[in-house]
Amino acid sequence: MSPTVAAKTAPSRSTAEAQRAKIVSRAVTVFSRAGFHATPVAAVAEAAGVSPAYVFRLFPGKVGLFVATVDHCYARVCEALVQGGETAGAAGPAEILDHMTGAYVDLIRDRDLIMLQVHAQSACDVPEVQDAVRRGIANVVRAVSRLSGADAASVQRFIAYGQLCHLVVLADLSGVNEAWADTVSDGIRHSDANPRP
Amino acid sequence: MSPTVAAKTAPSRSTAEAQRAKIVSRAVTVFSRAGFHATPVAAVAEAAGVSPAYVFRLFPGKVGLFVATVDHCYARVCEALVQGGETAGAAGPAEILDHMTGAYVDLIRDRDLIMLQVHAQSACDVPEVQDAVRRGIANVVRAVSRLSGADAASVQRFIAYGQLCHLVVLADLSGVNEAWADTVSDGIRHSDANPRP
DNA sequence: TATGTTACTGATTGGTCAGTCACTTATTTG
DNA sequence: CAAATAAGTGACTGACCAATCAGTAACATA
Repeated sequence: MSPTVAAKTAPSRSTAEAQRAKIVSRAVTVFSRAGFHATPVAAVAEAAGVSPAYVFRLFPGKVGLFVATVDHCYARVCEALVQGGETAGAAGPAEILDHMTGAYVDLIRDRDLIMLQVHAQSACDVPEVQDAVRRGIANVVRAVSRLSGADAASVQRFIAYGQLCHLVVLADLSGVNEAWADTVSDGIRHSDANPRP
Repeated sequence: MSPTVAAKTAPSRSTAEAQRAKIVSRAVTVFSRAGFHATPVAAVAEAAGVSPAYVFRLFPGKVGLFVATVDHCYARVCEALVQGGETAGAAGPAEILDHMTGAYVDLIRDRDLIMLQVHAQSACDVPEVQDAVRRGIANVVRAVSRLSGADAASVQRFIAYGQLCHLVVLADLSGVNEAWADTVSDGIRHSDANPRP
């Protein structure tokens, strides 16, 4: 099962599963730049250090690759939220939600996960992508609801606040020094400790 | 004004301007389906009843067309919000904001304006599009702030709620009959009185 | 009637990209 | 070793699409 413990030989050659994981991981970053339709599969392949042909061998078409990427993205988001919620200890729903909100804002430091979610929503005209978005949101809502114990209205506000973060990041409002931009992005620190390669 | 009755009409509005307006109006619908990158200019041209070549003559490239479309979209959104705010009469900020929220939710009936905003955000890697989004949000925030007189935090919540509407529409959550979907889309009635052509 | 201007299009071009296929190379197994 | 299986790629193709250009048709003005 695990290639690391192959009874005797360390895998000098990577397994397909490991490559799939690496490609998906890189794909988060690559797709997050320009989204599904504007990103060629070749760009993902290059970032992962494999040939475009091999990406098509490992994934069922570009849509399949993107769906796997979106799934991975939401999984990482859920993970971050759960961790954030745990730092609240045994507190009330409001406090736990606050901690989760803080954890989500921290995610902005690495813009990729945020931007990819918007690109995924924008590509919802592709049925498989819509399914992936629904899956992802469902997991987030369920995790947040269960771990915080907050009521539906509070969870809805939490999600809305997350969507607001998306706008702030995509339009890069932290780079706008005007009153309206402050109104929109207040409390959403860009941290700006973001390496700009 | 109208080309049918030439008469003399000194500053007779050029037909090109009228065509531009018609194209932009149709473009809102066409671009709202699959977004900027996945929509060929020819699709917009066909919807407007002109040749693709003429669209390129009237607009400075595909990006220019899309920017004009996004501007038009935000203008219509602003208009709807102002009208919604006016129905509140001389009420307090909270009531005016509520009326505006209602007006925005009503916009969902015609999914185009909502979806186009998400597509525009997703295309923010194109600088001109990012500018258009910033312009649009700025106008919305300023209009809402001024007409409602609400404090910044309330306006921010209003914007966040709008972003939540985008998610509900794009992922078509009103078509999902599960608890998490109710949590997210509570209060955001799809009306479902939406003609499906 | 001649001349200019504006609206509008067909045909084309150069480029990009999703997806395929034949092929090479490495590893495992009998 | 031989056969089978898995990893991985270069080269190609067919389709699509943004943008251009050379031109036509209608109308205006003198």
